[in-house]
Amino acid sequence: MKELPKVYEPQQVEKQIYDMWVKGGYFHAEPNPDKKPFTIMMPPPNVTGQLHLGHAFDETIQDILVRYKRMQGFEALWMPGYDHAGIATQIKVEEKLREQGLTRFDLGREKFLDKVWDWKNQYGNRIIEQLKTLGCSCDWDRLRFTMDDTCAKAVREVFCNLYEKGLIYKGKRIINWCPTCTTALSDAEVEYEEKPGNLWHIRYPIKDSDEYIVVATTRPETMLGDTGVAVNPEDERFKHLIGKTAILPLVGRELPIVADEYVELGFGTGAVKMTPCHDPNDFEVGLRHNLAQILIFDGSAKIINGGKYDGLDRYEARKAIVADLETEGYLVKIEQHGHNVGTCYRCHNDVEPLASDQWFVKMEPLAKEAIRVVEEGEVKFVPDRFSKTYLNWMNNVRDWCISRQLWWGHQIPAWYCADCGHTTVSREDATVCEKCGSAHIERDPDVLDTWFSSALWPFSTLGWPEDTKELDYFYPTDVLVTGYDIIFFWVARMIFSGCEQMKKPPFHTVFIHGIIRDSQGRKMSKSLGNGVDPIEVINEYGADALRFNIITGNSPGNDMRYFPERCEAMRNFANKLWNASRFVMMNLSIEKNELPETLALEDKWILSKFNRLAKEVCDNIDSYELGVAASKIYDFIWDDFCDWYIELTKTRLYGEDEAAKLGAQKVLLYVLTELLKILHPFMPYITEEIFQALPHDGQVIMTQAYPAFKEELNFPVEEANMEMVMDAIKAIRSRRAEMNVPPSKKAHVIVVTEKADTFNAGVPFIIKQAYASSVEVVSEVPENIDGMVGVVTNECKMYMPMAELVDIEKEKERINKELVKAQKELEGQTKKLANEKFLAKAPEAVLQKERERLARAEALIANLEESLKKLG
RNA sequence: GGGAGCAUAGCUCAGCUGGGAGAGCAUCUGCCUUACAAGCAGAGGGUCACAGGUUCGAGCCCUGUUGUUCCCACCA
Repeated sequence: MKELPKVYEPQQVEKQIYDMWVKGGYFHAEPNPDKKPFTIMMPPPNVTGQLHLGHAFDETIQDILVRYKRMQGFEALWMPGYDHAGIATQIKVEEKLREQGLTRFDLGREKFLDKVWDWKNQYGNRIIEQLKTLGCSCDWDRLRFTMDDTCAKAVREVFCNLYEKGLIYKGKRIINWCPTCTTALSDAEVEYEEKPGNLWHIRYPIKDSDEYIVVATTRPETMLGDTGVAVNPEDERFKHLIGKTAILPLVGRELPIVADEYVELGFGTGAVKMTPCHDPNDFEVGLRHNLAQILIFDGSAKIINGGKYDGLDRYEARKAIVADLETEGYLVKIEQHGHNVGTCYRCHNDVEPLASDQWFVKMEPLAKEAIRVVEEGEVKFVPDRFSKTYLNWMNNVRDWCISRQLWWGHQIPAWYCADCGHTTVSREDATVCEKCGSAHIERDPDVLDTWFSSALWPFSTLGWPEDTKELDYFYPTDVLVTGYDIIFFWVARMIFSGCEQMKKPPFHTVFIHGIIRDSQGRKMSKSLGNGVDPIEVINEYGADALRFNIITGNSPGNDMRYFPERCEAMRNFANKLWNASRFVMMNLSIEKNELPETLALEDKWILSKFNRLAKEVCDNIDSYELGVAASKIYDFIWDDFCDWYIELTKTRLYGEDEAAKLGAQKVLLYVLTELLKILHPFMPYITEEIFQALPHDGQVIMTQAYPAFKEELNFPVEEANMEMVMDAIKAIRSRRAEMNVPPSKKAHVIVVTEKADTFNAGVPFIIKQAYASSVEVVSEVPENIDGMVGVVTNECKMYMPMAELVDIEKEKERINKELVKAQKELEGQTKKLANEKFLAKAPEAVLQKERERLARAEALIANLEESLKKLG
């Protein structure tokens, strides 16, 4: 047994403990027919990312679940990995190039990709190392990357598979274009922000007439792409104009005036300019009425096909066009009008809707099964309300734009034939056109949406499309843990991908958590500079304290605020456990962890209480109430074990009875060890460190059996008896504190009770914990108790000769106050028990309780009145 | 426009299927009691947002109101 320092210093132990675990191979999982599998796929963090508190939260939850299941005897696999994060990573490398005055085009695709791989190799390990400091028990032997060969093969297989089924197609649609990242985005990648704006009313003259029609727009610059004007067919104001032609101001283009239901009566001017290439609705209307398509933005949102405005960026163009409209008298009025603007979720610049040729996944057939598995409970969301979020999205999902105009990512396996125009989609790199055999083919330069590869994560990491033993054993996985912010990006896509490719959903439970905000409730962000670096927190307080901080005090699915002070409290808790362990070790003369043959009252009390704790904690974890489980363990260790049980054992440990001394040691060691085990998933480091210092079986705590309810350690009677004595002790302490009696001033205590046996067994505790000089247990109130201080609990009355310390007036006041309270209680109980409906309908157990309360109140009142009488 | 969350002690939050309002921090009082002052013992502090309803009984269930946060859709 090694000597433990007085204060727990996590910095000294965490690294060594982690290395020991890794060296021992305890994180590794293998298909094992003798065990049931339990699998969690880690949401792969961005390869160039750094650990933030959100990760810490997410990973801590997963680590708790995995460690718990591992201790329960499951073959527990926590599959780690990282994501190539197409846009994010490419932007970073491009930024670096820009510092050298270069763009990716200067290097060319191949050299640029070399640079990105260099970057990945340089920074990819950083977040992995950070995950390790947090204590994550991932199977690092299986570390995967969304761009590695296995994943690439899976991506290729799925793409071809869906293409062959007609579920992937290429087509011209309005997509979201980020002019800064110069790529298409999916709908999910657009974040809408409410921004102030205007509604410009513009007069469009009618050809060969003095009339004009006024349109309203929030984007006047898009008029350069107008190819029509639409009105509602029922709108009396414009019926006579349908079929006529309007003239586009500044440009002079002729615009057919068409009737379409899409135009809402009563909004704006009732007439809408149609810009088919830059608005999804206009695009649809344009198709219905054969309107021309004129693209007016290039990839950087600079004007093209716009005559004299060519080359201006979209904001400059707006100013110029509004000014010109004004000058030429076309501007009728400007109205203030706030509206939602779509922004890129990566760079937060405004996205530009524009018509473009892109690859899409046809969602409707895939969504059908993905909806069914959730509706029928094959996949459950925790908390359940998120299944509504999911279903709502899935029911309205539109086709998924999966092509990105980037270089970093999985390049689309499609080759275009220059001779016959055929598209060859192939699992192997194509060299000739599959239709005409021409070698004049060129590969699509675009790559796939990063989330396309993440969607396959639950099976691609296990070796799919190969038929591996891992896939067979670990798929489907069990629980997916993630924040509500990526349900659409990732969870939804994993579910339909798993259903489609594997014919089984990828997991049975999706455990959704909230996000961690700063102490003022704001989102943590780089721009606010309010982020908290978990590594710094770990360095200061230890990983265990950080883990405990973020796992307690929040409920599933809800956001939480981060307070550094709470880390301090949790560090104090770790230190408390540390010192309790030191105490146990200092008093230990045994080398084997076993319970003694005879158990004392207090032993049975703590064992019985622990037994219930074990049951409750397992129940809580099984229902994903990790915070509740953690705080129950916290309370038990601090209150029951440290503040009570350890104190209670001191009478035996410091006594003369060798057998009793040994008994106390054994129970202390046993309970402490069980507490370490039950706490281990939450605070892995300190529990392992202490476990190693204690006499123990097995190599490490992390593979010990998790505590469970044991019938033979269930002692409800002794538990209740012990608590009677504890109540008595608490009552005396409270009275003494009120009278400001220092612990050094001991007093004789007379206990009047019908439970003499119980209280006799408790005498040593009353002496030590309630500062008694001696204790006398009797069944009748003695004659000469005048001038003594009385204390009442549910099971006994106690008297102490300390009347000289009492301020009579203050005491009267106190008793009167208590009397009022008791009488109120009595009144309430009497009324309750006189209620016939209550008597008829409430369950017997409740009635019993209420009757006891009534009796107690009566007894208390009698006592208080008696005391009051004595005071005169 | 649709949907969801939240509203409980000074602060931040728990409170699981309805049965005597809890924790951490903060405050106050007393203790260096041989594991721990990062500690021990005690105390104060709440109309559980508001208004109705269901029930013998509501912080919890139902309806509505207010405030607040978020998600989705989107009207040019």
